[in-house]
Amino acid sequence: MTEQFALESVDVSLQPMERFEEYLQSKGKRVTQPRRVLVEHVFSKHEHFDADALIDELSTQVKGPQRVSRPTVYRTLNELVEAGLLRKMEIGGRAVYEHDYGYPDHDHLYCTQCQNLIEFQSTELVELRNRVAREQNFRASSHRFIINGICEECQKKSRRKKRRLDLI
Amino acid sequence: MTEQFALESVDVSLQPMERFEEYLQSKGKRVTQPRRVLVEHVFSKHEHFDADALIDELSTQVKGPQRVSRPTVYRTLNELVEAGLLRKMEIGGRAVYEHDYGYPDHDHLYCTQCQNLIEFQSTELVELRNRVAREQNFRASSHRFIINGICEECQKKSRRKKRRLDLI
DNA sequence: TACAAGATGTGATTGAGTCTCAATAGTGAT
DNA sequence: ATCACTATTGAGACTCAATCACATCTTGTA
Repeated sequence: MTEQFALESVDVSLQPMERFEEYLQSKGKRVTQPRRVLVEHVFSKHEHFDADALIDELSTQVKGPQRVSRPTVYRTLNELVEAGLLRKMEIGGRAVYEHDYGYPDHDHLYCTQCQNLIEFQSTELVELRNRVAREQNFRASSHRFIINGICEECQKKSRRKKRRLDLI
Repeated sequence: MTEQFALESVDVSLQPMERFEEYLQSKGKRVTQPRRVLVEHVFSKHEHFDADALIDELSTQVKGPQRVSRPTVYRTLNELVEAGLLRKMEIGGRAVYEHDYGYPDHDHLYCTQCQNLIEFQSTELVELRNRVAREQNFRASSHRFIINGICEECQKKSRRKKRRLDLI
């Protein structure tokens, strides 16, 4: 699952793992080898990913000290979400994760054809959200806005395909 | 799962089942007893529901001709979404359905405490969506906007609880 | 009314995610 | 550096939603 790097990243004083260590300490949890491996792996590239991909990369394919078991992958992902390092969203009934720490708030366009996620930012959306919440006396803590459709690439592809068919 | 009836319903010329029959015919599918039972049941009350509730009501608890098996519940729900009679959304990793036919487009506030869905409409949101899509040369077909937080009721409840605790 | 194709139900199966529990490994104190 | 305490891990069993396969039953049609 690739994506467009449309957004600037945000300056942060701590590396993700350092940030995670702070979180772990504040919760009386331990800094372990599997947690380190997973965090380094996840933050080594900026992509949307699902638990399954991680399990493949860290559990199925790997042997030795770099290996992380399936339950631990799930457990650690939850902790990372809890710690604010990752954001979790449900797309097509499947959990997808992305970097949250060191990355600005944003929403997504989801191409139902190639399944790519395109990011965008809109301050207007946040204002709209706050206004709606206020009107309903609702205390908003977060939101999820996903626009479904067909991305530019896939539109071009299907136009090309259509043209080829017209020639037959 | 209850909800607030904040929105007016839209006038439609056909009953849901009639509308579904049209769809079935257009696809060369058949109007069967289980499909009729399920549609009548689903449109007899205006609520958000999940497949599990339906299976309980139509498969687990019922015997005789009104019974609809689990696979058929799932199959028919998909057809109803396909036919535009129901809308499907994923909340907390679980599929939730609501009436689409005869009901205006809207979005939701989701209370993470009582898990109620509150509906609201915003033309502004639709404009925003179209604008974002246009900027990215994206052909938008639908969207999902969910604001997570705590509803008015639950805020009151936790204030009461907090006050009681203060007295101890 | 009979027949071919579509639909249904039973029971098995998949797949994501979680749980249990014995073994292991951080952590803070000595 | 070592110890004791306790959180964490991994293997494998398990749960739950959803789907599949297929023998049997229904529907629309000739």
